[in-house]
Amino acid sequence: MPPVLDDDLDTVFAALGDRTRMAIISRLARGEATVGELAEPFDLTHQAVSRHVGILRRCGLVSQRVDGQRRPCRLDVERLGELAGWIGEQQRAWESRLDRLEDHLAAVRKDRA
Amino acid sequence: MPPVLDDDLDTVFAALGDRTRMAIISRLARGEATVGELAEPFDLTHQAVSRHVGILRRCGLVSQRVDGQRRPCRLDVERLGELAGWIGEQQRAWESRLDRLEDHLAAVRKDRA
DNA sequence: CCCTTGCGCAAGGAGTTGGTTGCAGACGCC
DNA sequence: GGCGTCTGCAACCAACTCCTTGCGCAAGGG
Repeated sequence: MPPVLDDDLDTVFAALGDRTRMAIISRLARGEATVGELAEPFDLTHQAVSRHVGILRRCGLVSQRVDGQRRPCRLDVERLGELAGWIGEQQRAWESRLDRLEDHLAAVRKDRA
Repeated sequence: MPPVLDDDLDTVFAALGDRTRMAIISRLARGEATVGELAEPFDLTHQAVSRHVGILRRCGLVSQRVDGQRRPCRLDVERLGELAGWIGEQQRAWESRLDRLEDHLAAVRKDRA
């Protein structure tokens, strides 16, 4: 099962809509970590963290490689970039709307002159 | 009740973790719209959309002003910017990690010479 | 070969989400 | 004042989320 290639950005947003998973991502941004290492700072069972990692993996934010019995997790920054891209689009759309508004105001001022 | 000022970024991510709400945000990025206008493109009852707007309002992504019996919604881009900021932090942390790795490799190369 | 360690799957239960319908308040028009 | 429109709240229900416990399986160390 591929880690989902569609632009299911909503699943990525949903995955980050949880403090624990946000913290996991922050941790992984500082470097690879095994599931056990990820679980340590939390007051959660191992399996709960394993599940969170599964969710992050399924939405494409995290990948895992196999190293003996360990399964180090790695952040997929590209996926984060897609999120940032979507947000940027909205911001740009909003700003271009403001531009249009300014154009309009400029036109009005010119008209009045 | 203030629209929440904390950095509850997880609530913002959670709010965007829904296609309908992503679409609403996209719509609002193109300009103000009333709840009725927002509801139109969806195959949903009016109240369902009203609820989605409430969620977006509570997490600080959307604000509403009163215009007679209408309640035009406005995107709060600044809040979007906070999201983008968090994502950017993670990306930078990741990249600086790569930098450190490169430094390490450089040190190794130097050592070998 | 056994035992421990690291990890994931399955089942079950409390809580939350997202939908609906029904009702009520505020405004505009006649 | 009386009526239709725009909107939000309350109640209810199906579906999902997140946690836990229990089990299974593969890898390494004695």
